[in-house]
Amino acid sequence: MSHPNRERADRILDAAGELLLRMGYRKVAVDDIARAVGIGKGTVYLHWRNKELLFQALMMRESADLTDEILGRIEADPATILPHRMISASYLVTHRRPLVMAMLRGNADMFGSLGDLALRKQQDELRTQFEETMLRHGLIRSDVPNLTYALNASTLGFYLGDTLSGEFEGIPLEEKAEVLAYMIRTSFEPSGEPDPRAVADVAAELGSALEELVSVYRKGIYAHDPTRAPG
Amino acid sequence: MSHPNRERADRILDAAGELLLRMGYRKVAVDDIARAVGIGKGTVYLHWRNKELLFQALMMRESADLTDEILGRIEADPATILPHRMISASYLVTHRRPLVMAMLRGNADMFGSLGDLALRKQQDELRTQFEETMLRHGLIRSDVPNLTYALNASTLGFYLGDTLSGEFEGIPLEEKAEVLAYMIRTSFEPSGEPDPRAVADVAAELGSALEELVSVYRKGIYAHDPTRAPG
DNA sequence: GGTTGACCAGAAGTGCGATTCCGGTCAACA
DNA sequence: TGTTGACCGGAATCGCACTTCTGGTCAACC
Repeated sequence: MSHPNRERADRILDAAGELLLRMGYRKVAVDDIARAVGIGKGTVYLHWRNKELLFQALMMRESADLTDEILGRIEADPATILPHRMISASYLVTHRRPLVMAMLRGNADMFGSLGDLALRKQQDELRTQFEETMLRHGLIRSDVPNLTYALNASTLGFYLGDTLSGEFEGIPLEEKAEVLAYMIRTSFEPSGEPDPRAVADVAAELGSALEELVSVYRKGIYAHDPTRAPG
Repeated sequence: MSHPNRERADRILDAAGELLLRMGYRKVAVDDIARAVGIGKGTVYLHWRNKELLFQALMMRESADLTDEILGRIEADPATILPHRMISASYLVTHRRPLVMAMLRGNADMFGSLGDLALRKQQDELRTQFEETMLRHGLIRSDVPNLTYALNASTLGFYLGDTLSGEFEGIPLEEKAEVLAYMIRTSFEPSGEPDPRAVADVAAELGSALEELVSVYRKGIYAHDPTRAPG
C-alpha cells in the first residue's frame, strides 16, 4: 500500500473527470470509475480514503494545470502579470476548462468538493498578495476605493453572465475577455506605460507565489491519508 | 365591474406584497390576501383575471415607484444622469426595495411574473436609448468595446455578489454603490468635466423616456383585461 | 504485499393511493 | 350593481412500503 502507482492515480482521475462531465457528481459511482480504468473498486480506495477526496484531488489537479498554464504565459511574457492581462487570461483559461466551469456552475452538484477546503485560505492569501504587490509596485492605482471588493464585484459578472440569461451567448469568448481587460485596465491601472522594472519584479514575485500554490495543489492530489478519523 | 375601486386595488397590492415577503409566492393564497384586506376572495378577481396578473401588477407598481424615485433625483439634480451616478443610484434604490430584491433573487419562486413580460422589450429599449443618448452627447467614451455587454457584465457582479457568498456582507450599501460609481466613471466616462449643456439635454431626453416607462407601468397595474383568451 | 470483487448496510429512489390545498367560478345576496 | 364565500376540480403534497443503488469493507486470491 505504501506507494500506490502514481500513473494509475492519474488514469483514475482521467476517468473520473470524463464521467463527471458526462453524468454529474451524484451519478458517478466509484465502481464506474474503476471499471472505466479496468481495475477493481477496492484499488481506488488504495489511492483515496473516500469518494469525496478523489474528486477533491481531481479538482486540485485541474487547478494545478490551470495555474501552470498561467505561469507559462508569465514566463513567456512577464507583462502578463499586468492586472488587465492577468485577469482576462484567467478568465479565458478558466472558461476553456470544462471541469472548472462545471465546478463554478454546479452549486447543486458536488458541493463541498472544494467548498470547505483549506485551499480557500491559500487562494485568498494569493489574491491579497496579488493586490498588495501590485499596489506596492504602482501597477494598480492607489485611489481605488475598497480594492478587494471592487475587483471582486467588477469581475464576478463576467463569470456569471454566461451562466444565467444567455443573452450574450453569441459573443466569442476572446471578445468578452477583451472587454474585461478593457474594464480592468481603465478602472484599476494607472494611465501611461508601466515601468518595465516593476513588471519584471512583480513577475518574479508572483511567479514564485503561483509556483508555491501549484506545489500545494500537487501535493494534495496524491496525498492519501492513511490515518482514520477517531470515532 | 367597469371601474373597480383603485384605492382598494392598492390595498390588495399592499397586502400581497407584505405576504409575499413573509411567505413567498407559492405559499400566498388569494384567500389570504383577500382576508388580509377584509374583502371577499371573488372581489380580488374583479381586479385581476388571475393570481399571476395580480403579482405582475405588484411588480409593476414597485418598478414604477422605483423609477419615479430616480426621476425625482434627476429633477433635483440633472447631473444624476451621468452614467456613474445613474447606475449607482439605481443600485442603491433597487437594493432598498425588499420586493424588488426578492424578485431578483427569487429565481425559483415567482418566475414568469416578470420574466416573459413584454416589459422586457420596453426596458431593453430604454437601455439602448440610454447608451445611444450618452454616446451622442459625449457622456460615455466612444472607445469602449462592445458597450452593451461591457456595461452589463461589469455591473452584474455588484447585484449578484451579495446574493451568493456573503463575503462582503459587512460593507455598507453606500460604500458598495460608491465602488460601483468609481468603476463606471473610470471605465465608461471621458475624463474631464462633463459639458453642462449636454447634461441638461440628456436629462430632458432621458427624463421623458423614464416618464414614458412609468406611465406604461402604471397603465399595466390596474389594467384588468375582461377579454378571455380563446380556446 | 498488492489486488480484487462479493458482500453488506443504509441511503436514495419509485410508485401510488389518500389527503390537503387552492385558484377560479357563480348562484345568491345586499 | 357590486360583493361575497360555498363549492368544485385538478394539482400539489404526504405517507409509506418496496426496490434499487452504491460507498466502503474485508476475506480470499495471485
